[in-house]
Amino acid sequence: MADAVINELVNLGKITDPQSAKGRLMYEAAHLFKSKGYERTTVRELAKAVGIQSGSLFHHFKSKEDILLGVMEETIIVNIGRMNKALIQQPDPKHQLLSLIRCELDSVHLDTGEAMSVLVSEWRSLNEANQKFILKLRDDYESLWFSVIRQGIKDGAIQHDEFILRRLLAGAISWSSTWYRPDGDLSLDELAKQTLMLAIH
Amino acid sequence: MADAVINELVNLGKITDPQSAKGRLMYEAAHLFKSKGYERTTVRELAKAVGIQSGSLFHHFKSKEDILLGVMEETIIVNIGRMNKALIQQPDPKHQLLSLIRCELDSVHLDTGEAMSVLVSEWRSLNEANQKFILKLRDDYESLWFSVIRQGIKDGAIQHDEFILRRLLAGAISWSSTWYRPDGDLSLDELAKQTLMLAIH
DNA sequence: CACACTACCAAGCAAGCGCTTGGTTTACAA
DNA sequence: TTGTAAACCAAGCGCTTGCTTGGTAGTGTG
Repeated sequence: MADAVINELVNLGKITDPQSAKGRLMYEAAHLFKSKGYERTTVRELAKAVGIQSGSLFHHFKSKEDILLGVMEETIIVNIGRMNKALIQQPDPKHQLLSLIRCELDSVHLDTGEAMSVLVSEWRSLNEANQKFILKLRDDYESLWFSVIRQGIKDGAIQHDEFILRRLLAGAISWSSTWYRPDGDLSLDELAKQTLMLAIH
Repeated sequence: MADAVINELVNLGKITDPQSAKGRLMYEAAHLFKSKGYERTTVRELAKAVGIQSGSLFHHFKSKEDILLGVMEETIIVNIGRMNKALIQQPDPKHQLLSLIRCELDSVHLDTGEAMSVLVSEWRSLNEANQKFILKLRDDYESLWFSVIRQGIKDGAIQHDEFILRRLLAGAISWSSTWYRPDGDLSLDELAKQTLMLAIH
């Protein structure tokens, strides 16, 4: 099985089956939105990538923005699931932080996780109501980070303000989508380690 | 005088006078590109912000992309000038790094520097030739960072790999455009200090 | 005064955009 | 076998986009 977390969430009905037509559409959308941006991706292009007519997209989604919204929503849900799983397996705060960093790096660089950098960069393309909706989901996501960082501060391992540190780390990690090459010399493990060094020396 | 570096560069003919019609146009463009993105900004909107007809824009620039290119080019030139000035005034590597961080933060958040976050986020909207042109300018900019970071490593104040550290810092700083509010409780000085703490404890 | 030049306007073109419509195919259950 | 719903196609509508065109007002120069 490719990904236990995804399978579980599909079975719970929380996300779309990646094997389904709609799921594959969202996968292609995430890929295109990441590589050339939401605005520059046309519905005709996306339809061609999926192998259908452009009009047929609107059988699955009521608008182009709705596709973006779906991609973002499911990405966050998957990532919350992955992070929760990683935290349970690792009790030490320092290693927990490393796990979160690694999870977020994965979500930016691996498989369907291309959607994560879409989430991060295509924010403004959503209307106000949709921004609020995604923001609510993001709060759940961020609270996982804060709980770990707070513990690090309590232990004396972290000297930063918790909010500022999280935001600086979020920037450092998401920005890696612009320069990191998975086929290069630098492994994601090594990058995660160096990123952890920003917070804990 | 508003900014000695800008005045000097204008006199050297390296950048457009911000007071001129073309200069004001670029200022408005930077503002709009930052707040709503390059693709979502229309020439009609930009023209309205400047107070002229949309067609008149093309008297000053041969295309919309040319406006973006101009904004990016001049932003880098101004920033190189500012960073050079700051480095000369400050011999200690640790304080030099703080100065560079502060310069980049300024360029992301202050005055015409809104263009910096455009530079960072609207990258993909340039065609290949223009991307190469801007990349060349960025190399000059980045080499200033590397010279300071290398000195920090030599002194033992920095443990990171120089390239990775610079990229992590670049992400942390540029990302601040998405969350930092100049009118909030956190000062840019304090943010610069906390950002420096990522590299040097 | 004539000339040239810059800065702009008013109008609109061609292309591309998101999206709609009406109809057809396919899958499966009753 | 018939009914129903999902998945998709073919065509194109209405609108917005970046940009062009032909002309004009204002300013300085010889």
